[in-house]
Amino acid sequence: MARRKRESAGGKPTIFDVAQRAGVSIKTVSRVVNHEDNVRENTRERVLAAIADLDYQPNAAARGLSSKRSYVIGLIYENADEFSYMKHVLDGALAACEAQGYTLLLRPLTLPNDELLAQIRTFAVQARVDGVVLPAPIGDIDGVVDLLKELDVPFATVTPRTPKPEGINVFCDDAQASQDLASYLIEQGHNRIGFILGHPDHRATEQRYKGYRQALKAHGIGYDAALVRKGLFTFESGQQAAAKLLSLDTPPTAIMASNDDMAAGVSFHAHERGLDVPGDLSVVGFDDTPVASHMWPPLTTARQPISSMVEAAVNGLVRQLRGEEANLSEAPFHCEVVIRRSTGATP
Amino acid sequence: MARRKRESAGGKPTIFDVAQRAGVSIKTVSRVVNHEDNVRENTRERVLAAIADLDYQPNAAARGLSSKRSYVIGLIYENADEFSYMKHVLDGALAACEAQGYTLLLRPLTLPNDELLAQIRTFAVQARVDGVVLPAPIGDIDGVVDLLKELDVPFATVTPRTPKPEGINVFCDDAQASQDLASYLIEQGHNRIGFILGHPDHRATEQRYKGYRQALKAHGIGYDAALVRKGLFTFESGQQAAAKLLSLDTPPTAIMASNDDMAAGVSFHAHERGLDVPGDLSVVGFDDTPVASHMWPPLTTARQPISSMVEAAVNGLVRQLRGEEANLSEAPFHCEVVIRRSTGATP
DNA sequence: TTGTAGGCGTTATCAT
DNA sequence: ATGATAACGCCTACAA
Repeated sequence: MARRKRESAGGKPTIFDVAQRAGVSIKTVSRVVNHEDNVRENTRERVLAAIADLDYQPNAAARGLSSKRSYVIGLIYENADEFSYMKHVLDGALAACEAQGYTLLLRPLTLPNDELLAQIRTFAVQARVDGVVLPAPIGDIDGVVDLLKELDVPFATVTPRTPKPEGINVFCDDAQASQDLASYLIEQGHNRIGFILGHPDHRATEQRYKGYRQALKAHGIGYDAALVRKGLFTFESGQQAAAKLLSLDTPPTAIMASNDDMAAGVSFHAHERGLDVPGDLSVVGFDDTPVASHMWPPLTTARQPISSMVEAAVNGLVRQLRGEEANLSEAPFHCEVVIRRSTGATP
Repeated sequence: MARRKRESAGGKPTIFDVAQRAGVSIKTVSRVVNHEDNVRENTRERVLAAIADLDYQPNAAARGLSSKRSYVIGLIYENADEFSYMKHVLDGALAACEAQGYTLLLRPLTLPNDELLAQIRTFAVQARVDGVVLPAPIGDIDGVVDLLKELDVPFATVTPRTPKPEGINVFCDDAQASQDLASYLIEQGHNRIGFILGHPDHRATEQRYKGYRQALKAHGIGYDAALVRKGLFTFESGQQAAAKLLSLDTPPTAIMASNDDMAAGVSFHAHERGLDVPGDLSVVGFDDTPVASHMWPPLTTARQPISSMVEAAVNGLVRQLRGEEANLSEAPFHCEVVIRRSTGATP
């Protein structure tokens, strides 16, 4: 006995209802819904009309069960207190997923974390994601990319390019922006510029440092290792580094921090010390997080197009999942320098 | 001809594999997996052992297709620039969903928004979510709750309790915390305390204002309408309100803002004006966002247990979906007051 | 270009 | 307490 074709039973319309209404088979409806070829334009329109009439929505569960794909993309991220970077990541990922018909599944992780790889393995396997996006610093961590390759889970990283890029990678010109910021300070007359490195596990840390060195070199300023301090991208590490730098016999007249949080720490420490910013000390950050524009004085910094980068990553991933060319531009995304009062601008 | 039982074919183990291994029928496995009754303890253990051996994970798509439930909970939120509140919401929602075996689906919305109800309707229907969580201010908006009731989509709100509570509602003692903050200022010797209201569409706005009024009353300080200004929870609105308040003939010696962003705006404006905080002006915020501890001087504020509240909301929702009693405590969650330097503390 | 048959892995129904 | 079997709605073959 033939399968019942689910006469309009009051529930949500199914592919059978659409097929019946359009006078075609369910396969044809399926073709239209999935943008497959081999459907006459005329037929396609009839089907689309039926879909619109019935307000038909494909059932994701049925589709997933049959196709063995989940239409879910996983987003693995570091769940740090400072979340403004992740907010932009989320915005970009959600926008791209929505546009592509995918669902985003979040997987926050705490760093540092000895069980990181095990957790990622569990997530990638149990959640049955079709692919995974790895924003910095997750994609920077040793073994993560290798693990996903081993598990055969497609992935896209958003982080400065590695020497031997694997899979889909989206990145921006951190180093250039950093060089621009340093050059700006030099042009303001500074020649003793402190630099606070970021967390060593973030690849951006090297890039931003590189830009600083390049600016010094381009302007013929000698490098002084005493002016470079380690940091961890946290407010507190910025405070501590500033304390060291400002205690030097010849303290710097400007400090570049590798991100805004540390720059806020620098500014905070300068205030505690009774110094005026920018009168006694210019301060520069990186990322243009909300604190940069809300602190006093507001912070000169650089803005990455994070949302766009993540969107590009998701789009590339989805194209790959569809068997198309990932087709990513090889050029880095561009960072924008934002000049504010912490370096003397008086808007 | 009987359906093939999917001999271990190399793919992921299915319920048939587990049944075979445990020597029971698939229905029994299903019972164990879903914590149903009518399974002998002995049998249950055999099944659990088989599940562990095979590392079996139920297929969500198949389960969803069959049960007509999606095991997805939607989170509808305002996608504002200031995201620290939402970060805690996310943390709580993800934790609860993970614990309950649900998936979280995000739906950011932009406010204000004329198409809000239409967007929510589309989301609730198309996404086939089993239930929806509405953190403030979404649950505060007229018609949202009514719409979900009309659509018959279970929901939980996280926002100050309404006079006639509907569905699941989780809230905290904003008003009490606000009163505590104001009392603290009064005890510090302030008797002209400016107050900046929050966005009128947030129910918390009333609560925080109420606490301010109560503190004045409790200390026998007369109410002066000139000391109360409207705000929108934004940094800029805080700046503007501060400008008005500090231009009064007899300006306040302390300003309470209904959130940290506005308080940051107040502090910022005070600096622009050459005033010392807290020397010339004490400043108080609400929410204990990251900026509160990173700005100079750090901000006295109050901290809501947002993650816990959202966790409770999701847990209540899931219990309702399971047909159990929502079983929510009727007591509000407690806010903690955090004293910092912006009101004269010198830690 | 279009259609038919057969599963995908689970839950639900109704026996036993 | 346990099991056989029919949906669930769609996609992937393979036909026509």
